[in-house]
Amino acid sequence: MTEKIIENFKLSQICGSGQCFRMERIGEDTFRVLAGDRYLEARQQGMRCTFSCPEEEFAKFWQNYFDLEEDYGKYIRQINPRDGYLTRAAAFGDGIRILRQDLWEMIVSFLISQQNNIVRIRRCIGNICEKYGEPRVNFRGEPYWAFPTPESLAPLEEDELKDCNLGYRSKYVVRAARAVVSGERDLEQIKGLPYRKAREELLQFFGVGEKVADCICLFALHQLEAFPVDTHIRQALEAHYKRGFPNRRYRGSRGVMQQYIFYYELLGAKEERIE
DNA sequence: TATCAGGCCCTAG
DNA sequence: CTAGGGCCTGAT
Repeated sequence: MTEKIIENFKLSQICGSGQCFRMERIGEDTFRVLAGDRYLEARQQGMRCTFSCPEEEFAKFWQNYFDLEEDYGKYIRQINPRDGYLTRAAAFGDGIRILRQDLWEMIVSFLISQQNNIVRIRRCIGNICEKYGEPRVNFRGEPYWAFPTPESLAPLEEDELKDCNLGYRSKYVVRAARAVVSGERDLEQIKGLPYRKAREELLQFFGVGEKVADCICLFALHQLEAFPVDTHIRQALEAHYKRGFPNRRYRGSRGVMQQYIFYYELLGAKEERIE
């Protein structure tokens, strides 16, 4: 176990951003993050964040996972200063990063996310991890569970994940697992595709529509051109971009802007309306 | 009791 | 191609 200090990084901003459903606040200023089969704890003090994780795992995994090498200032500086809304949203969400998460984990997570709320999504994912994921032990000696592999879910009945509270999404997840295990869909190949092609491939999964495909492109494949439009984003676009979002200007970084808008709508804009 | 939530699928017109 | 019903479950 080692401690690693990261300056100018706010985990709390990412925790509420809806990218990762296995990150949670466990104390006043402490967080737990699960990714794949890994476990991290972190303490946030102002703009300084201290990671606790096994030695070497930081450089080998978490640094990339949180996209720490990237300077997000370049995205913020791209923003049109006359666009007051986006400027405010980005200021509010300053510190957000687009995580580089596992492809299989994102496919399952966003299949589960549809027509669903965050609290229940987290519970569903916790359930399938506990039931079908490998048991592990963290550096404190406490148990946790890895994310279930396609192989572990493929043998299930289509309805079996209803026991984990997935509801009608159960068959989406089971069929996705089968498609991967059978070789019908190739995750490694998808990782190498450009945005449009990857999106097309993902749409072939039963239960993956455009919104879910774009979430997967953004949060697993780091395709920053992906711009997931859900009901929140749609409302924000209608309210602030009646002539359409300036796609031209933000080509190649629309996903980052999407996250600023999403997070601002979820947590920031409300506070403003109260004033 | 009815509605709908961070959709998607399928069928009818 | 577009509209609309159905789908699990839980919160309001």
